[in-house]
Amino acid sequence: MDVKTLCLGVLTLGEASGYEIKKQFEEGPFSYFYDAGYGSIYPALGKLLAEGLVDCTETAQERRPAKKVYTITPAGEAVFREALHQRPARDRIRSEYMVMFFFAQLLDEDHLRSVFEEYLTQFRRAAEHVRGLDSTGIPPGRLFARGFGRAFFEAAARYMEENRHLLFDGDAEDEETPDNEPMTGTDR
Amino acid sequence: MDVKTLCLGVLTLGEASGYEIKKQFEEGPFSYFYDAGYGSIYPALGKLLAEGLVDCTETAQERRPAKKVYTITPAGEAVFREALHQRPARDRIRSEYMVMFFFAQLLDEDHLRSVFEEYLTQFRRAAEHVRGLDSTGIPPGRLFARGFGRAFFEAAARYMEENRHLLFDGDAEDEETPDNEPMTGTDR
DNA sequence: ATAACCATGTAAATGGTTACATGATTAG
DNA sequence: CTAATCATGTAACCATTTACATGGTTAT
Repeated sequence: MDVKTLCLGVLTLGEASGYEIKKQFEEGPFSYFYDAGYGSIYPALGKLLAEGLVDCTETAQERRPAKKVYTITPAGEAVFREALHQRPARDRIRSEYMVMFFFAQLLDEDHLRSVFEEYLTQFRRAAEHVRGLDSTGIPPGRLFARGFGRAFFEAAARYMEENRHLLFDGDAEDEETPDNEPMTGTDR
Repeated sequence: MDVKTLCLGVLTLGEASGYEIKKQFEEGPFSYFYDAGYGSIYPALGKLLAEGLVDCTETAQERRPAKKVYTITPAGEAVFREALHQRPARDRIRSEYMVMFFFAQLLDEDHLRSVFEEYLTQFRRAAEHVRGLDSTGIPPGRLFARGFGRAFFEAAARYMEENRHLLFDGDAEDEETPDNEPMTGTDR
């Protein structure tokens, strides 16, 4: 699924500018499972416009570039619906953080430690962010996706907290369960 | 982090052919956080060889293409170590499955159901696979990464089992907790 | 017999990132 | 006064995917 199709999806939720679409990918509801930058969004919108799958209303603004608000057309909706009915490709994950943990033995302890803390903080913040969201009036599919994100962020943060001893022998946290198997957080 | 660097990483674990490296990405320890196909692995190995970062021993085999076994050189190890000390890029996730759940309302129930079952089965199988692995003699970094994978697969499967009612109103599973907020599996 | 697995590789096409280019406004 | 945010876009570059090309072996 390319950025073009994803933009179409974002636009089914309501009109938006390229700038606003980017925000939905980086902070909004899509941030849990997709991302895209300006360099792919703007050209995608251009192509969608040329194909008649979106409309564009240019709002002139003083001392700013004209704001271009895009709306999906019925043709665009049909194309998006069709795309949704393809068989999904398998998930693609690329985590350089995990590569670093995997090869922990080759890293300076300082570097490992800062990478670890940064990653854990990311998950904590993301979990907290989702927890703070209001669920009223959100369609169930979106709630499901959001909850999945939350479950992942919480499981990740919890796993990291409980298994940091695998990477840092020094800090023997106050552990109730001094196992030698990594814990999963679900089987206690 | 490109496939070239990742191949170097795989080779720090021991010699391997392109074919074997691919398997490590799709079934082996790297499958939780990276993937790569032949089309990127073979050219990557070619470049690494040209740069002197790996050596290659060609073993002629009867009625088969010669098997090329690659070994990392000291220069290759140094390059990989340096790459590990860069700041990691943020995780990149692309899940078409989640896109489909997010837009569940636009899908045929049949399609949604088959996509859902397929995804859940993937997580169950992956979790079971990790559970079956032997941990003896595995360096802690790898155990940490493996455990993270397991925690994720289990949290994902659990979340899907407990929140399927959000996508399929009909099947009200035997729920002990008839909440209206999606559950995360950690807060009961 | 059929599918899956072993085994390597190339070329074209796709798609996305990064850097460049520009510049006002607002909040700290 | 500095950083962040608003706001759009292009072009060169890079990496990866997909399709093609080949063919024997092993398990069902």
